[in-house]
This record gives sequence, C-alpha cells and structure tokens, in this order.
Amino acid sequence: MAALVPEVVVMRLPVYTRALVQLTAEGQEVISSQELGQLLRVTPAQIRKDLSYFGRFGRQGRGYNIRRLTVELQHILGIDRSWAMALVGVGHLGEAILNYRGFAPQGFNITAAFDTDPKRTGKKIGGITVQRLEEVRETIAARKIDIGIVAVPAAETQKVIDLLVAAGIKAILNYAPFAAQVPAGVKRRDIDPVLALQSMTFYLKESPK
Amino acid sequence: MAALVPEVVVMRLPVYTRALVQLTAEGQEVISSQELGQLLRVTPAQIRKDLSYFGRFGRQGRGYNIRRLTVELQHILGIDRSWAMALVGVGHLGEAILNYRGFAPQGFNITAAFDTDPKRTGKKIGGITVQRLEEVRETIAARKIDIGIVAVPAAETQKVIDLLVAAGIKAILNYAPFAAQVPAGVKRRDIDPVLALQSMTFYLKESPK
DNA sequence: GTATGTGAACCACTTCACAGCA
DNA sequence: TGCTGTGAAGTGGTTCACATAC
Repeated sequence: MAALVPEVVVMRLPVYTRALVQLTAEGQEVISSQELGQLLRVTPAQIRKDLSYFGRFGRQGRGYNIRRLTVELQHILGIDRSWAMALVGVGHLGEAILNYRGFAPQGFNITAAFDTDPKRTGKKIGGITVQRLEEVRETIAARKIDIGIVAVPAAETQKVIDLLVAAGIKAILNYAPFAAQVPAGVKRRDIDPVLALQSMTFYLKESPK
Repeated sequence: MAALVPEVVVMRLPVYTRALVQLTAEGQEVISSQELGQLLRVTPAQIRKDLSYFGRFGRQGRGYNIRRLTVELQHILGIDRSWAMALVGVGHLGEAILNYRGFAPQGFNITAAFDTDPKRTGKKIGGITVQRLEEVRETIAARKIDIGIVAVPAAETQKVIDLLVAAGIKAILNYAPFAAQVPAGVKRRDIDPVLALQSMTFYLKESPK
C-alpha cells in the first residue's frame, strides 16, 4: 500500500498530526475535515482524500474522533516509537543541533556524534561524546541507529552521506547546502534556510525597497 | 510575468544558481541542460522549461554560458543585492541563528533582534543588541528591514507573525513548529526539521528495526 | 440533517518531441 | 550536427459532487 501513496500526502500527515495533538491539549474531542481544513488552510476534500489512502477513520455525520485519528496517524507515520539518530559534523551548526530541545519530545534522540577534527573528537556536548568519523559504521550498527543528520561543509557532504548509506542508514536529514545524491530506497530531506530565503526574495524584489 | 510562474519553478531556481556558482568556481564556462540535469538529478527538459519562463539564455547547439546564466538568475531571484532581516526570539535556537555563518555570504544580514524576556533584551549576541519586542515596528521601518525570522515558541508564533506583518514585512522565515497564517501577499517558508523527520519515518518503519 | 469516503472531472506540472537556429 | 526553446501530450495531484452512513 505504502508504495502508491503520493509523497506529498505523506508530508502532510505530520502537519495534521501536530494540529490534532494540539486540539487534544485544548480539550477538543471531535473535528470535521471542514474545521481542520480551516485551521490548516487546506481544503476539507484534501484532508479526506489524504486519509482515505490509509483507511476510514471518520464517522459520517459526525467527523473524526481526534484521539483515535491521532493514534492512527502516529502509527502510520511510525512516530509511535522513538528513533535513534547520529549526527555527523560538530561545528557551530552541529553543536546547535546537539543542543536543540525540539527533537527529544517527539521521540527523536541523537545518540552519537562524529567529526573528523581531532580538536572536537572526545569532547562531550549535550551529553554526547564526539567520536571519530571512522567509527561511524560500527557505532551505527551497535547502537541500532536509524537516521543520520549531516551538518558538514558542502564540499564534504556527498562523502559523508555515502558513508552513512554504506553503514545502512535509510533516512538522512541534511543541513548542508548541497544537493547530495542518495540511492533509491534512501530518503533525504534538506534543511536549507538560504534556499528558502532565495526563493522568497523573488516575490519581494518588485515591491518598494 | 512573475504572477504566472509556478512557485515550484521559483523554488528550483536557487538550486540551479548554487550549482552554477560552484561550476564557475571549478572553472567551467559552458553547460548544457543535459549536463546540469545529471548533476542535479533533474530532467533536462525541466531545466529548459523552467528557464523559458524568464527568457532565452542558451545558445542552440552550444548550451548555456554559465556566468551569464548565473547573473540572470541572480537578478531574477533578487539575490544580486543584499537583504536586511530581523530576528524575533533569542532563545537557544534564535541565538544559534544569530551566530549562523551561512547567511551573510549570500547577502542576507540580520540587522536587528527582538525578544520579550528582559533577561535577554540589551544583551549583545553576534554583534546584534537584542531589543524589546515593542520596538519591532519602528526599527523595521527605520532600518528598512525586508525579511523576518521567527524563532519563538509555537504558542507565540501567530502573534509575532501578525506583528511583523503589521510592520510591513512581506517575507517570513519561520523556525517555529507551528503552521502560522499569513495574509495574501506575504510569503512564509517553514524550517521544520521535526516535520521532515516525521515524514521520513513513514518509509523507515517497515524496514528491519 | 450532517459529514465522510470516493469515483470522476479538473487543473497544474512534467515530459515529450520536434522545429528552429548556431 | 547539437542543443535550445516550446507547443502538445502525458501524468499526477487536487477538487468536485454525490452516494452512503450515522
């Protein structure tokens, strides 16, 4: 089934899930696709269609039970468990990622960090001891690490990603400003604030300076 | 013209531009859509079509002069100039953003920072003195700030974005994990590593643990 | 009455394929 | 000959509209 779900749909599910969690926190129990759509600026039809790829979660005439739908979506996404991640590159950016408080509450834990610079290896940052890059392979296997985070300079990105892929990593969160290539079967998502800015200025440039 | 260019196209232009800059650094002078496509894993037809929205930059039988195309794209995107940005929220994340070295080389400069916490206002971080949030409006006007960066907790995001919009900001880079709403005419791009992770685990969950 | 779930219609983006030009 | 630029064809995702169920 999973193979025929459009990737855009998969990318919207976490957005829905986050909103539902928030609604539960506010005490709401039921929601219609209409209401959720207004909240997220998405058409109700799109929400219903998206959900229909995975099952039938609503009650006609009523809407969706928020708690039930949340649990279903978390299971579909695989976020009803925790995931171990390895960070490669502990410069300014990597250090900030290690100290970032937003991952753990969502079940994403950085359990290993690597760098090539001897000035950094051995240091302990955010509770994690920075290891030498050569140890990536065995550490990933030993600690059952599922996801790689890359925060190295652009020039080293491809090499590092190849290393992670060779170590069996199937998902990479890439902070480097470089469109690295991954083989089929490996997912890559880029976090690239500069690209985001550069595509917004297109719309700004005509407005009064 | 700009209005009828699909947004997906606009979002690919910075990727092309970055690759072209890199190619120039490597000494290459001409490239075909075929070759650029291979490099970026994009079809040559897509590159040619994307460029055709803006003009005719190639030479038939030859390809594209890299330097010329780079200049054209930078102009189209509005990245042939510098832009002033204001940061709101100087917690852990905001501080990392202030210290991030990747913006300035691309012409994006954070020239003001704001927070509500009196423990933070007045402090100087990365060369910027943190101001009180109430000063947003006049500072943005006085310093001709074009872009807002939001790094506040989810619960405050909408309020802060409304404030920036009221101050005349037309582009917002949002790091908060919240799908805030902006009026038509204002662009928003979200930097959300958790959403990125949550949409990748969907593909991981079936593979051996 | 109300809101879901879904085939069908629609729309937008991508790819094709070739005319046109260096 | 080689590669661009572009209408036309193809593809995939979104929206419609209604049968269905509560």
